[in-house]
Amino acid sequence: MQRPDEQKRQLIIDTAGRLFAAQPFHKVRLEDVAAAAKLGKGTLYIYFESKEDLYFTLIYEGFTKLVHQLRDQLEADSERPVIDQLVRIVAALVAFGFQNPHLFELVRTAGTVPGHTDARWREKGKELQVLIEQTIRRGVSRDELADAHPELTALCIPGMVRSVMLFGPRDVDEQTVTQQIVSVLTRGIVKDHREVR
Amino acid sequence: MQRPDEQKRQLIIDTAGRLFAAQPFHKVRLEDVAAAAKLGKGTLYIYFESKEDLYFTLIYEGFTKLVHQLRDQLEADSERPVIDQLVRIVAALVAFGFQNPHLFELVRTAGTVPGHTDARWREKGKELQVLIEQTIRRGVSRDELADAHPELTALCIPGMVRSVMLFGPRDVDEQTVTQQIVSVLTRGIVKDHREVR
Amino acid sequence: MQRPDEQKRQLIIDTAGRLFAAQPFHKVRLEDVAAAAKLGKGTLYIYFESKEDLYFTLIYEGFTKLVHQLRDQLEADSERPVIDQLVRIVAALVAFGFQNPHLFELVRTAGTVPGHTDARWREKGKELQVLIEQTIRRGVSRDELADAHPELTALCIPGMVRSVMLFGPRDVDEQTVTQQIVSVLTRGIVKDHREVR
Amino acid sequence: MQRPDEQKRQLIIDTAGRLFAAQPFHKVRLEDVAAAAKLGKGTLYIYFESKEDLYFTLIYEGFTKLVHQLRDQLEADSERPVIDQLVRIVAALVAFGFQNPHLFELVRTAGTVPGHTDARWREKGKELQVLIEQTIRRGVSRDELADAHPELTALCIPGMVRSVMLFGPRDVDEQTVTQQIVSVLTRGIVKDHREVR
DNA sequence: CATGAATGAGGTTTCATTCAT
DNA sequence: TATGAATGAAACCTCATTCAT
Repeated sequence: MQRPDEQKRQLIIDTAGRLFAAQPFHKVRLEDVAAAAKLGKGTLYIYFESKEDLYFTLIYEGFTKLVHQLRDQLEADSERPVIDQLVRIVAALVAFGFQNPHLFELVRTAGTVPGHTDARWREKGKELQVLIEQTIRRGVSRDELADAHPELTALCIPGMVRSVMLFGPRDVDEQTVTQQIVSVLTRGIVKDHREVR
Repeated sequence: MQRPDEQKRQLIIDTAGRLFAAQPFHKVRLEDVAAAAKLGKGTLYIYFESKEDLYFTLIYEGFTKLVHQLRDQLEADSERPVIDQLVRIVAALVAFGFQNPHLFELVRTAGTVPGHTDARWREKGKELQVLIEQTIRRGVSRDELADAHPELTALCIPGMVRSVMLFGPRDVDEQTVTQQIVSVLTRGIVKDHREVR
Repeated sequence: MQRPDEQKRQLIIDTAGRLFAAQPFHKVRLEDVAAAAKLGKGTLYIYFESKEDLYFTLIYEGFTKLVHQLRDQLEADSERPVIDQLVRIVAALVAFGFQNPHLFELVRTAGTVPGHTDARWREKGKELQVLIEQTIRRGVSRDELADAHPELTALCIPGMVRSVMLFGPRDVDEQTVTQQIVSVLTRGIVKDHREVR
Repeated sequence: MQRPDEQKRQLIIDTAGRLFAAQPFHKVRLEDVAAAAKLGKGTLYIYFESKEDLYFTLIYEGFTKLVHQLRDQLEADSERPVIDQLVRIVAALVAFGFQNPHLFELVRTAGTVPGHTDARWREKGKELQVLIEQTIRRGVSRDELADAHPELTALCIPGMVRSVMLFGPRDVDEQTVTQQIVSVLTRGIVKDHREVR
């Protein structure tokens, strides 16, 4: 209760995350965030410069965590077949979505944040994309994958996860989602590939 | 639909669409919309009940147009191979994205709309999903496709389109995007399918 | 009640002037100004950019009026003895003080006003000073006055008026004040001038 | 007067004086005062009851010092010609202004101070006025001066000093200012006094 | 005594909405 | 129908003050 407290910072971020996910930005009142965190309104401003800064940080740090998790896993699996790595990626994205259901809501809602001006956060998104893209390229060079546009596929993957997380049935389980996306991603949905043009 | 001046109504919707796509909801001031449309602020209230109503209508009508386009095409193609229909779907989604770049930004930004309360527009989203899902199921029953969870795949498709549209390189062309997504969707990216578990 | 109204602008300025004179800047709430002018809070922001803008404008326009009044009178009197012109100056300053008792309170309270940034308003003060200074110099060149530092005397005159206005007895009349200041200014208070070193 | 640490108290007063002179009351944050004095915010509250108390004390003590200085000098000079005493007064005021450039800014900026309610400090201002007034009256009764309204002249003198201090050229020296004001005060600026009505 | 994190009342400002013209 | 001046509720944010350490 005396030194600026990392724990309190997290408390604010988590609380805000919950509220921002439930309502759009402009409907969330900082007063409510403070109340939900059982803190004074002013306290928020000790840890964050503004409502937008809080919002931005929230998303940014969530994203950073995701990218880190992913990178760690990929490094651990670097020797295994690329397909296994793809499974890992999808599984990680899905797991992250299940653990941080808010973040998928928030991502891309953002807008211009004066201070850190968008840049840093787009950058983080790029990192994720590149991570996936490189994995695919590695697969291609190892002759395990065939992909004419890995940079586009790299975008498709989180897109699929996001859609399913946000709009999918409430009761799907993590495994089903992962398997289905991996399935589409790896072999597609056409039954007999000779028929594909 | 028979408003005093249908043309003016469209002008407002288009103008608002541009502004809402460029900035998050709470940063767009009705005053700016009015100015950009060269209308008086009050005029907006002749055509729309409130800011949220304008916003909602904007997305809703955009979505409706998309679903209509799609439905028409699918009906026309109903006799052709399902794979062709999938191509159509993806192409239509991508084309729509290129024509209404705003709408993909907007979808899901919304949140609770007091008046007509989300319902109508979620409903429209559902329609799209169902349209795709049924196409897939038809493919499965015709033995052209194999898909354990068509309802999830139906979500994945717009998800892929959205991601590529929003985050993809500025200069990709419509055809490349369509082909790539179709490619992933149909055959996946694994080279030798015998290796897939 | 429909076009931005010069009359309403004046109403706001006058009302604000009354309140700002009665209390220091930070104790005057815009809400009170609005209420006193029987206007909505927001209306103030149609006519002024901010509280400080209102405050600044208030002083600036008051000062401008003073300088104009003075300039006009001096031009009309340009042929008369300079001493008469000095009387005019003092009389005008005193009259202004009696008519706008607030302004003397306000002048110099200001501070940095972001928009018009002080500059314009210091400039106006300078104009007043120069006006007086030139009158004195004219008197010197006509051999009517003797003054080693007209630029300092030019500052002394408003200084005297201000002090008397602000701290003098509540019941002094305009004429007495004017005469006394003119008297000090012209002949000083030493009885027998041969005794002055 | 016997505070825990008289030195620290002075440090606060001096620091605050600097800041309050540079900006209007409401723009000076106690946080800044504390930082500038290299003290904790809380410490200020050990020595002063409130922001207004600090502000008030600042002006009050400054003024008290001035009045004391003046009174001492006048007592020492009581036998000398009144004109010399006037010179002393002006010189003391000017010297004070050069030493405490802030205070002239502050005087009259104040406003209502809830606690000790203005009274004590207006009182101090009155003391100064009376001190000067009595000197003039003494001069009149000794037949050295002629002044119809010593109480007004007593106000004029600090008024002149203030104006010149605040608005005069940055590079005037103490002596020039003193001489000029004394000059105006004693013999006025009219060259040939027979022309004065 | 000294500190600075915490607080929350209260101020400025914004902006959706109204309504007289 | 069209307008945009007027409104005032409501939100963000500040900062004097408190108090646990």
